[in-house]
Amino acid sequence: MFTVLQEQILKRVKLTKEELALAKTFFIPKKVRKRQFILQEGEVCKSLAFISEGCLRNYSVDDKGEEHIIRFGIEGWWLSDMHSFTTGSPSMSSIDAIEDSELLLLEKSSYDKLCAAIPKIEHYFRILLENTNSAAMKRISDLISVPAEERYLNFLKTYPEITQRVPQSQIASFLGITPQSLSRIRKELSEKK
Amino acid sequence: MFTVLQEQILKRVKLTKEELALAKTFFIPKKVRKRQFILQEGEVCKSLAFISEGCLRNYSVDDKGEEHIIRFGIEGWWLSDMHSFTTGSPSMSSIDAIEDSELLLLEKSSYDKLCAAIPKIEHYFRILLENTNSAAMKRISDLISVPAEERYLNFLKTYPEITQRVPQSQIASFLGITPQSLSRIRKELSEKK
DNA sequence: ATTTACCGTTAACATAGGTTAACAATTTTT
DNA sequence: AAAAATTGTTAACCTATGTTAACGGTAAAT
Repeated sequence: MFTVLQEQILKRVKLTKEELALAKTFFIPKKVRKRQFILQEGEVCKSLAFISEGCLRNYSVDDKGEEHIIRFGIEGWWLSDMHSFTTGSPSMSSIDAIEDSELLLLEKSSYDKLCAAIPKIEHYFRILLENTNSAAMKRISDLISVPAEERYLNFLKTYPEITQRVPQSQIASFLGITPQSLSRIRKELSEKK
Repeated sequence: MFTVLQEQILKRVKLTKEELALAKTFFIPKKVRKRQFILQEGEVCKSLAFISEGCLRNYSVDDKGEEHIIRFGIEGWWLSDMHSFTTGSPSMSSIDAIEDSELLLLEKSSYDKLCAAIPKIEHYFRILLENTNSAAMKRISDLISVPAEERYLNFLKTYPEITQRVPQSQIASFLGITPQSLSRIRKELSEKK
């Protein structure tokens, strides 16, 4: 249950057995079924979700009822509505499971206590946030400067595994286009080969 | 020179006078003129830049030579190419000054040492990165789900000060549209009043 | 003072992607 | 096993934004 989490943490910081044992006590395991919510829009996001197994999505719903995928998450990744989580304000987005999943939840107070109790964990999260930040800036850069076809190709290259596990319509949404447009792009790409 | 930095840090963590004095020694002051580079594409980003005074921009240049503004930065903000900074790889973007500016540069080795030397500084950066992350996710959400006109209105509301200090063409680029499109949007908005 | 560069707007035309609707295959539910 | 839902594709038509070019006002440089 903690194998993946332990691997991820030890990738970035060296913890003693005692620190690892202590860290694990801050997490709450949770299994969710496909389509089950972890967070619903309007609720306060109380936990960071670490994904031991499965696949989640973070999305918003616009005025017309359209869903817009902000992030996917697979094994080894963390997902939350960071704004709601850090400020305690109602969340503007939702999180649910694309597959049956096993999560380790870290509530805000536990998160803060864990970082205070083990400085290397604070370090781990700083490094993690730096990386998440880099990826976000790269995504923003792509969204403002490259056409949908190229964004799709970048997605295939960067996240081949997610491509296999997630419906095309969800990928289209993540890319900021409609499923029909993605279909059109895929057709054009296959004709170019 | 350190006033703004000190304010920003003390907003998030309580440091003793000794810790503050020590922290300051890690920074390198630098003045830059309008249009002067802080980082050029292809170089390794060696420092985080804290903006004491002035305005910077982080941008990429596409195959056609078009500039795409990824981020602006004004007083109290940090700017870098985070991917290059953390990995030591050549940067995919550039940073230069939109106005004459005064910066405090924190080199990677100093950054790591400072965080190690003063745990509250590591805490400060974790919190800062959480906030930067939230803003990035909000921006991504907007880019994939709302039309340019609404993105512009959100920009005006969120960054009124930047609006006053930066040319319309730069704002258009930040929004992922052309200057002509922004002009068209502005005209339509003024006709709606 | 004059010239050059920058900034912002505007219009005509083009295009990437959106919308709508229909269809077929596959998967899920009953 | 059958029905319902999901997934993905396709086509005709529409729209938000891109492209190109021109123009005028202001600021900066000479």
